[in-house]
Amino acid sequence: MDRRQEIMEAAAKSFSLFGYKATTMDQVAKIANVGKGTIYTFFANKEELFNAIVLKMTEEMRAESDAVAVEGASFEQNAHARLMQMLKFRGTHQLYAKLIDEEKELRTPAVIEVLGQIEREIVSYIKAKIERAIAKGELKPCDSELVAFLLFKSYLALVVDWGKTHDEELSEEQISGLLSNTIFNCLLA
Amino acid sequence: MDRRQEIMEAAAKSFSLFGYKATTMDQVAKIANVGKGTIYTFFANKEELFNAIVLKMTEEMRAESDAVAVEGASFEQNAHARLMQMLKFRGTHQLYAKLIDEEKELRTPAVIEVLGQIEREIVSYIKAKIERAIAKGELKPCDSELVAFLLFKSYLALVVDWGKTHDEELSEEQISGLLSNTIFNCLLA
DNA sequence: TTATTGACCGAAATACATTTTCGGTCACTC
DNA sequence: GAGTGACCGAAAATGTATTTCGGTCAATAA
Repeated sequence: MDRRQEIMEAAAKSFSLFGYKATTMDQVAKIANVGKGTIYTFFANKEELFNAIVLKMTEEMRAESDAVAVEGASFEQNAHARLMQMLKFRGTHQLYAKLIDEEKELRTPAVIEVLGQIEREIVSYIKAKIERAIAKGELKPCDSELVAFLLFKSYLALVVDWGKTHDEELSEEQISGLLSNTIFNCLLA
Repeated sequence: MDRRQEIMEAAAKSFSLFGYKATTMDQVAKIANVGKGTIYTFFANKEELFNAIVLKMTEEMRAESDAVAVEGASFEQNAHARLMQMLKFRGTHQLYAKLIDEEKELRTPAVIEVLGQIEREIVSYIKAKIERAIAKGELKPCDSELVAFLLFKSYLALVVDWGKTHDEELSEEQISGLLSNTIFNCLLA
């Protein structure tokens, strides 16, 4: 069987279960049933192995985000569905959740770096969607970078931060209702 | 001279210079030229002394925020001026800046608690302003708590977070322009 | 020859023991 | 009776011994 594949699976399992710092290369080798040295024939070091696993995860996330978008639906509907999907993924996906926890608790630099990278990619992804919608004449022209940033941060605040200062989480209806009435409505052409 | 006053000033100076954790009661006593025991005749413990200093700071912040609001100006103008003022205060005021740094670096529980409290107060302050504007018919009815939260988080993201992922800070014009076209515009009655 | 391995290395983390610091008290002083 | 600072115990800091872990590479197997 493909050595590289086995190592990837072992690493994904270990990172998901124990996080980046608490995962040892010996551990990964043991789960993958390979000698430790073998890992280093495929990945230069622990961090590159980690990046490969995270890259695979972001591809999954993007696929799930694409899956909830409906061909022909409005920008608002698709943007909302996509962002909610990605934020759900954030809390549901074992590895993502573990990394967020590790960032908060341990401050592991490699984890901080990788999570920041993901956020930047999401914003840039939204930005592209906005530009497409402007080109199609669905949205009026605007600073797509700024609007993408604002949209993402708004969703993050409503989905993630709200619960920290309030007893119950916001429902998806509350969120879509609020943003539909405020930001989205004003973006329309 | 007023002992209590001297202690407050000494504590404010020390907290501003060294933060909460690195400020010792001996230090405060020395700066205030009183015996350590004297502090405890006015304040039950270090945390209460700290809370008193922070309360004074928030009163200053509120005063500065009120000072930039113009009687008779639009909700948008005043809300923008107030929020920008408070966020400027956040970075400019020595004690506030020091506490934010301490929260990030040391995670001192008393500091986390106090900064969270301040944010909650700001949101509740904005909420009251929104309700007043609704009562006056300037804004259309909305969930004031939600909108206050969204407004505050948006400003925070644009003023504070933007710089972390981009080379240059946003100008005040960019921020007011963006939010005027999006959130504010949709709130109008 | 080429792919794989695990004993081995040094740096970094951890655990442990010792010392110092610091919030808070209270017997004493003025 | 208001004010003080030596004193207390818990907690933090410091120093040191030990262990852990990422990465290497000579030996081995295929």
